[in-house]
Amino acid sequence: MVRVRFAPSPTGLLHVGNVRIAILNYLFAKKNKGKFILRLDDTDQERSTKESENFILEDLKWLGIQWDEFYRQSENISKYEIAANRLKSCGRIYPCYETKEELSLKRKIQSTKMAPPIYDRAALSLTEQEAKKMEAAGRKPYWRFRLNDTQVMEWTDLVHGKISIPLSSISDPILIKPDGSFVYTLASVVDDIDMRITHIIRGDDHITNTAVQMDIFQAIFGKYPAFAHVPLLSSIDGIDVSKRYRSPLSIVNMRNDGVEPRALWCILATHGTANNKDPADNLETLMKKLSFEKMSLSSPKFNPEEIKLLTKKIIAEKSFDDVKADLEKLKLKNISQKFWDTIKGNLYSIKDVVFWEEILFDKIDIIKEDENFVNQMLKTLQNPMDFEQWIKDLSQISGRRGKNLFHPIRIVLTGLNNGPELIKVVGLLGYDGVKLRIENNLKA
RNA sequence: GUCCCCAUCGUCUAGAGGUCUAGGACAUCGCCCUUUCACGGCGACAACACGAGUUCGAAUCUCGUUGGGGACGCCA
Repeated sequence: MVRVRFAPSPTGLLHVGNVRIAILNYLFAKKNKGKFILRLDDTDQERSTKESENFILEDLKWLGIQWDEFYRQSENISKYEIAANRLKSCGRIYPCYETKEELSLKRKIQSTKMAPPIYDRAALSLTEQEAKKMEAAGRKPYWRFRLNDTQVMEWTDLVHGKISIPLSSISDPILIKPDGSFVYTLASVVDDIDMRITHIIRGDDHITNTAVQMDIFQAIFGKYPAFAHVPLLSSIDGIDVSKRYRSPLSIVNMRNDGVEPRALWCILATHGTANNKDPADNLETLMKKLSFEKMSLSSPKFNPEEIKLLTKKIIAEKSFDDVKADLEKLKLKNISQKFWDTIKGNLYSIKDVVFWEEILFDKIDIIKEDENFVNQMLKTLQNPMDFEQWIKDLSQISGRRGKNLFHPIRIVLTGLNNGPELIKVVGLLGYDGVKLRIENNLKA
């Protein structure tokens, strides 16, 4: 049974990068008829916030990602204690006393010496007396995992294929902080074992972590799950894809901007693959298309404009019934089937409805048109009006055809260069509306 | 600096030694359709980072260079 987890830390907002990983995990679980587990990695009590947690849950619900199981790391601390004790008893973790300043100094020296920036394990050779002295001086120990530094960690990554990293090139990771709290590196492994995770699907930025965590997996469990490291989205035009706060690419932002969740699914599930981004794709087709093996290995540049474009296409396909509920939320007065059918092809976001409601029912920016022509518009106007007839008459009297004929009408009636089909616009404005706008244009 | 990963049109990519005058999709531009916006149809533009090697033959294999991304936290 496939079991995967999405494990965000509630220290900021979800963004396209995060959510892409969530979607990939979800799709993989569904494809294999497995379980999708949501786990909030909130071991860092100082940074984790309830507010951020709420945003994450709402974002996932908005996307339609349903989790089969839910956990918080802050509720699993007793399990980490058991694991830590086991590691202590077999000597795989050891106490250290260096301060952050001392460590950063060591790193600086190593850097100038061109030596690898690795903890020198000085604490390992501390005598019991020296350790006691430290503690007497008020220093509290924190604990490092002793990596098996003779080993070269090797695994067959679902995306990359063979990856190998010598553990000798990595620092012994700190697992327990001086206050006794546990660091993600340990907590995550313990939970993944406890939750019987079969596949860890995460970003490329975790590759080094994986080497470390595999060693920890081995130490406490004897085996480890399969890994898929997905190349990170890279930015285009200097927009930081993974900025945690106030990112223009945060999901909260997109929700508020009226982005279609399905646009996000189509793009994020297929970006970095040979699959085309098709607005018609649903969960089923995306599931079928998913293949880690076929995923490209270089980090794809991500262009947020694509979201807008796909959103537009998806909205244009929607029926009035599909959007009724969304439209009601916007609290507009003039919502009707006719109105929707008129404007639906011109929306980049469902919120653009507000704009078109104003244009079609309220007021426009008047752009002065050729007075002679506008007078002809008024003269040929009949009540009750017949659009086709009106255009015919107007064409005859003015000698205009095609764009020359329609564009000025569009300008007079909407104040815009483009928009919905004019026959529909006129249908909504009615005789009085059309007449009023023509007169206003003459007055201006 | 140390370690890891990567390199084909503007963007996402196909391509596993000859079928590549390098294919598709999005974007852009043009034409057609519609006496208008859009949709749709057709078409155009546009790429193998560089240098050596291996080979009869290299986008494809090897090495190097350059360039990009990531990791190196008492974050996750």
